[in-house]
Amino acid sequence: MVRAGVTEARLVSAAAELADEAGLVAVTVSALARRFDVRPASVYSHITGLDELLDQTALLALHELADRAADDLAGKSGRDALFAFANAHRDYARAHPGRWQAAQRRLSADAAAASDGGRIARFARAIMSGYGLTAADEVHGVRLLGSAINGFVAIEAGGGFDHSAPSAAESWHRVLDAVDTSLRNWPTPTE
Amino acid sequence: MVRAGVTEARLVSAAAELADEAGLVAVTVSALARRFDVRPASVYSHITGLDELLDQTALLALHELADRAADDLAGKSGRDALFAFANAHRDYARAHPGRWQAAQRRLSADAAAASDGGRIARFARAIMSGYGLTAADEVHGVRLLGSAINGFVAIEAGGGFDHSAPSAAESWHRVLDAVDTSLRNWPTPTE
DNA sequence: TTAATTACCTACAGTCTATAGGCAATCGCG
DNA sequence: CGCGATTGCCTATAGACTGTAGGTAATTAA
Repeated sequence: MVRAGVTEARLVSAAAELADEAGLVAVTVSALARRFDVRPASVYSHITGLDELLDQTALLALHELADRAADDLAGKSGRDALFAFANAHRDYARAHPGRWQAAQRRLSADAAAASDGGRIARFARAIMSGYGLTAADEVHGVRLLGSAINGFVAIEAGGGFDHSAPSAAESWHRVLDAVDTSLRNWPTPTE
Repeated sequence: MVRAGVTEARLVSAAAELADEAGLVAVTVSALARRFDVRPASVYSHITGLDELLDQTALLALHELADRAADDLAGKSGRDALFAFANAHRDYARAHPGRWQAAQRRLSADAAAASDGGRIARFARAIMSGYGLTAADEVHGVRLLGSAINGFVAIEAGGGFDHSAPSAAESWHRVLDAVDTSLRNWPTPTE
């Protein structure tokens, strides 16, 4: 009997591939078992359950995304950094839609703490420092940027821009310009 | 034998309630059958399948959301309209998380055309006209607003703001201020 | 080389979607 | 009012999924 060589790491990586190919919903224990030519029950020797495996896939995605953002941000600040950071996100989501979906999972508090989400948040914070916001306003700026990126990418992935001109790519650029504008003219709170 | 009185409309409305109570994933044919005290197979006499039922639920949500936005927008323009429109979305998502989730479903082209999504888009467009953007820029403004709203609401719903100060409510206000600022200082395209 | 561990197995229980075919309650027509 | 057509719900069944229990064979370590 030749062993299939299933490990948790290989399962997570297969889950990520499968998610990118066929969507997160296609990632099932059964599908992974088929991919490794093994019975579903055998998969449970390596993971505690599907949920935990998907959490691991989310962590993988956040790690890869943080790495790419770090690369793209190197040596940049201000508007350049803003665009690089945002593009790293959109590019990753387009190249790895299933991983991106996984990264949207609501993680437990400790899973979130152990993830690279904090690293990504620090990048965003560093970008804000180039705009001269107060420390208190930086977090709002981070949230504006995060909302714009996540919202745009989600709508684009959902085909929301498909049936109206102009192209999503063009709007993406203009949306980032708008975010840059608001950061450079950061409004004081209204009452 | 007393009849349970299952109809498609009642199923859709039960699906919406169930989604709000327990999440969209909890909406199953079996769960609905239990709620109507009927066998799962009987549900299929009224719907073609789960997918179509969830699509109907999405249409319901979009319709309700458009109605609320219309109410809240009445008589407003400019910044007031922007805030009313955005708040209508966030309030609806918070009050009806399952319906909101359903509304994020990728709809078929004709389902999308038959939905109230177009009505909502026209509201957004009307708001832009208060900012004096060119017709070509209005669509980018609509997409900025849509991205910010959807992104913020998604992150908030996913608990992304839970473990850092300040409150999501405060940032929401500041994010909308920022969007308003960028619309009032709408940047011309870079290169 | 044998004992412990690990990788995978079969078998099973319980959940879900969906279809086929049947009986009975109700509706509509003469 | 009565009878046929329709419709509402049924049982039975198939196939996919998650997850558990308990067993056997392959590998590793003493």
